[in-house]
Amino acid sequence: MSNTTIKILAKELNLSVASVSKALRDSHEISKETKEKVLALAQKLNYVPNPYASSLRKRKSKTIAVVLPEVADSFFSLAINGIESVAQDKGYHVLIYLTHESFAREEAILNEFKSGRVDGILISVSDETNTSDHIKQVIASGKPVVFFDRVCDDVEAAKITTDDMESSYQATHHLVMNGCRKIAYLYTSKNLSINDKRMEGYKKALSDSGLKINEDFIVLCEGNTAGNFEIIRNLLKNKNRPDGIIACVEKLTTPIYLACHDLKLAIPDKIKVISFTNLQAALILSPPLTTVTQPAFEMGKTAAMVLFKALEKNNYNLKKETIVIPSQLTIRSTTKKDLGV
Amino acid sequence: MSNTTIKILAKELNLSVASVSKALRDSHEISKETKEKVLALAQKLNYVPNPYASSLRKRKSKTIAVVLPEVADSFFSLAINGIESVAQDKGYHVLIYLTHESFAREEAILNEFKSGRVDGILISVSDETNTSDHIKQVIASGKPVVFFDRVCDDVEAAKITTDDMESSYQATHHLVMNGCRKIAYLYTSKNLSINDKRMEGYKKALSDSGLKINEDFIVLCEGNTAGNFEIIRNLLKNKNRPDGIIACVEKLTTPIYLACHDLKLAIPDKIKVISFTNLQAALILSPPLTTVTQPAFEMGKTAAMVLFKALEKNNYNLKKETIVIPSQLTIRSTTKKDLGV
DNA sequence: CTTATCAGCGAAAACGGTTTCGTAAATAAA
DNA sequence: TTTATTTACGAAACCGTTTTCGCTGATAAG
Repeated sequence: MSNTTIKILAKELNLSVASVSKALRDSHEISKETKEKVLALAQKLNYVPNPYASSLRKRKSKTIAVVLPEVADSFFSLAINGIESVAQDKGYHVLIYLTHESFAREEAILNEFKSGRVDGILISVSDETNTSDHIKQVIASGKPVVFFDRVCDDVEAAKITTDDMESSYQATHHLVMNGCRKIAYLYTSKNLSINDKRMEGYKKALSDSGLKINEDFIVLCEGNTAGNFEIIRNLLKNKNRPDGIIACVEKLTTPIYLACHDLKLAIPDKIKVISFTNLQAALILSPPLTTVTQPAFEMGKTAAMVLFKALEKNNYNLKKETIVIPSQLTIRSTTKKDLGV
Repeated sequence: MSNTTIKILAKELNLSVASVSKALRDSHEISKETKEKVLALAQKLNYVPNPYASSLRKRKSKTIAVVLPEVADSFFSLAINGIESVAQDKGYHVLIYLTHESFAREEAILNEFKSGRVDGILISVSDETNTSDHIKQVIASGKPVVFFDRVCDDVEAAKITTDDMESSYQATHHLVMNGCRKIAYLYTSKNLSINDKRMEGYKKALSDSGLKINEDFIVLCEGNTAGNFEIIRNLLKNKNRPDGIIACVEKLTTPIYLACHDLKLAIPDKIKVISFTNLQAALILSPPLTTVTQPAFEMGKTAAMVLFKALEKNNYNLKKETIVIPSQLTIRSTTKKDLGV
């Protein structure tokens, strides 16, 4: 119950609150002896400064916000670890907000940030987000914003992404090199720029290989595994089915495996699979999954570091910084070349 | 940049700050017309109240803390979703802190909570935690604390757990029923009560089945997958190797599969495996993994709900509440009974 | 010896809300 | 008409800290 305040310390020591405050902040205006006395009593009474009083006065909250679609995905789990590690290092606190892929929520959350609650924002936008006024407003209110992974192209702010286009190109190319001619591309959102880029890489790789793009093989999936299972199953039970699949979202992996198993389509003999995922379990799947893994932890970490650069210096024009951290294609059994074609 | 304050609204409307404040909070002391005027201007100037000023005066932060070991695990990812969903519902903000399994960090983090930064705490303790003074002090300072999953037995507070003992008993029993006689138990921490309970269930199931407990089969693993691979490999390459494994932590799954594969030990023919995990990918592993899945989302959600019950009423003695949400044993191929023994 | 400098501290004004209490006018009760 | 009550608002204290500025006494410089 004992909420020790500076006032209490001051009274106890026959000092003014001003002096106590300065002593605690190790000001040169205070003599060594008084500082020691103050520190000792603070220790003894277990004094913990009220952060909100301090924030109010200093107009700094020592807090950042992380707004994410969800933490279901292993990408965001790892990203949070990266972010938190540097925040804790810098003595900052991190507020977490989930949009659940809803633009309305994202808007409401961002609107709050115009107050002084946070000093800066790390955001990966929802897949419903196709306008960005809410973000621009926050930036206009003076808060630095750093995008990571899912960005808004039309907002001028720091952006930490991975090489979505290139890695998708490589993945597609890898399938082509291993014999695929009819490659399907599975995705879950029309809005995300990240998706545009991956699809662009996919299409470009096909074109560069002289393969034509079949729009029937570009299929939009949805939220739940059961529904996706049906969608994928329908795609694969077709006579003219694809001989390769690229899943650009982690959660599509399970329904793909299930659908192939259900249809008795052997991976990789009948169909080859690549998934964008950070699941460690990829290498113990049956068969082990060829993956494009994003540098999730690194992305979170550098996003946070860029944000802190903006927070620590008053040099706000650092904000146009754009960092691309490459993803990695890890080749395993699901894309193994057929020996006897 | 425009940080609209109540003072600005007041001046603009020729009202006192008191009246504006009351109007915004829809006080009965203010006439309908003035309220409308105030609301309109607030809207127009995009007024967002400063939360810290409000927190300072009201001595409420509308913020809770969630302190976790890590979010690497899918359990905690799901739990965060559960927590955040109810917090957002109640209009609360959630600060997230990771201890990285370090007691020192946990202590430092908890110590901060004696200030008014948060109104309540949700915690799953680090595996180094074997004293609980830091938690008791926070409770003594008047903040409600709710444990979830990993609890401190000697602290009087609300606790949301799963039936670790029973589910472990069932898992072990399931292995016994399917023919295992030499069952190994793999764990990663000596301290956690959650682990004691799981081990207790394991031992009890063995005893009840008339099997003797072999201490060599109770093996302590560590943090990284590579090291665990070696440990498990050593266990399994033994002449007198186990014919069943229970992994009480998700991250042990991968090294188990790898070690078995490396030693060409067929699962489930040569060795059967059960893992405590929430990985959705369990059903597409090779072979599909029998799991004990914890109700992660539910646990997070009810932990938050219990906390809010304490926050909303002044009835603090609700705090001795203990809720156990059962885990689920999902039987898949890794424990399939041998047909021809 | 006089004046500038400096070390060490305190008074008080912020920061932006909330809340208590008082008060004037309007209305209702007597 | 007088008194009581209600309505609608304002003044000011307050939450706990930070920060500016001023003050005193001591020391250094001239």
